[in-house]
Amino acid sequence: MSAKHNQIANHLIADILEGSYRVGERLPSERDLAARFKTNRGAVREAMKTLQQIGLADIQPGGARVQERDQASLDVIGHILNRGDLPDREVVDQILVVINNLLALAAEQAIKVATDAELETICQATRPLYQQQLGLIEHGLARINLLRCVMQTSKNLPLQLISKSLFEQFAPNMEPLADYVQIDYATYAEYAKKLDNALQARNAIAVHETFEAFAKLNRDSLIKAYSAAQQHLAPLSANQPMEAIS
Amino acid sequence: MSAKHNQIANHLIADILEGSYRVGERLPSERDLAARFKTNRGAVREAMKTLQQIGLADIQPGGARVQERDQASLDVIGHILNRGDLPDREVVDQILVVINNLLALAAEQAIKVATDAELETICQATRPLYQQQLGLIEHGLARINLLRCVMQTSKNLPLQLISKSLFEQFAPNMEPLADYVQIDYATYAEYAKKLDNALQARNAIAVHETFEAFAKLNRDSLIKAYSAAQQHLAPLSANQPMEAIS
DNA sequence: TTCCAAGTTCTGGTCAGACCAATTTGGACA
DNA sequence: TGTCCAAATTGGTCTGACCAGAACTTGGAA
Repeated sequence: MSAKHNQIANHLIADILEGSYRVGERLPSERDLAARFKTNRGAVREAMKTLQQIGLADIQPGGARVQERDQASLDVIGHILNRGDLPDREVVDQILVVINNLLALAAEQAIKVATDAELETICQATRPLYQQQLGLIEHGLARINLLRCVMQTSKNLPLQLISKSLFEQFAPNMEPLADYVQIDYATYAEYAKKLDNALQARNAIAVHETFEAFAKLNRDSLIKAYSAAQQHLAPLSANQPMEAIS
Repeated sequence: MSAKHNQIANHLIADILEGSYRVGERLPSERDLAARFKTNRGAVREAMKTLQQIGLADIQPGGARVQERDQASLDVIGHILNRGDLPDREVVDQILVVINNLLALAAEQAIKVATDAELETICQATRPLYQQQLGLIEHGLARINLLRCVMQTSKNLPLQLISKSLFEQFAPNMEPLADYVQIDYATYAEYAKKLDNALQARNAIAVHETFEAFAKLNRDSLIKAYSAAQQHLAPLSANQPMEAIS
């Protein structure tokens, strides 16, 4: 499906994150990799450039070396989450902490700088969450839309870019958990209404508290989803003890 | 100095940020650009890949198109700050808001998860700021070291990556302002001591307040620096009314 | 035996030219 | 006027070659 250089890049990224290469160790040369993957050097070269962009490899004349994970770019997150049957729970927790914090900050900024009309667009985004009966998917979309509105209204470019990057790497990798997520619609509705009121009153403290409450809700939901998913996957992994070999 | 494809990329990035190309508009073809910059297509191609990575261009078979700035990657920030004599003040302000918020979050996390020994390493990083007489440069390094320590001790990978990326784009572009920055060493020392105590007591609220105070200090310092810099640059721009033409 | 310097090999960086597949474009046709 | 098809254009891929600098090997000097 995807281009050859992407396959190579993903393979190498997986290898590095797996620990197949020690930090600081030299990766095989582009010519070696080209032979190993039975392709031309150009494709390997493009793959290596991807690795460098992600920050997992430091390419220099003389050889490419593996870099520390915490020296990488924010773009590694997606690849880290992508490993294994379920995304790494600890990293997911950390992302939730960060996203929630950024969201609260964005709301704080929005209250500070937005016009009444702009604030109203956020409030409108809260309404579906407590005025309508939403399905699982619609509820998710409404939440995402609320997030998007808050970020946009904050008018803080770095904040927008960080949230976008983080979210775009986060969301698709939560797919394996989606089937196990139970949403507490009632509590969500309650908080959404509180948020609506707090925003209209430009009450920064109340808004902040509401986002804290949302965060706790999401966190609990996630914990339950992990438990459910792990129970379902445990017997499966007994029938399929080995990963796909090819 | 830098490679040819980097020159091309920087040129194109500057053009796009300058507004020479409208959003959605098609960029010249790789072959056109190659002819225009008097180089081969490979170099242009690498440059275009950089643009795509930064998120300023959407490259597809049929043509590359300019993307919205807020659809870009976090890596645009550095390029945005790089334009003009002084970095864009509004964006700098926004970055300070975000960095300070992330720093406070990191400290909060550190208090929550770190061992006493780990917390102590942060405290040690605060000491030079109030126990020693530091020069301008040493003071800056000490502040950076404190930031690094807090981030590391938070043990939150996304948080570390975001801060690193943001800071690495931010710091070098503040260079033009460096000569105009006045540091209030006494107040810094006072806050640093408070931070030290608050950390040792694991008093999250006090820590948060201290970081707020630091933020205010940095913000004031920056405002003054901008004023001073603009006064110095104003007469210069009268002698050099036009930007470099070539 | 140790250490350093010169030479060789290997590495990534760059370049040129060609072909392919998808898109875009423009004109012919209904 | 609208539709459709073919030609031109675009990015994507591949090949093969050469270069400058890094890394390694080897030999000799201390």
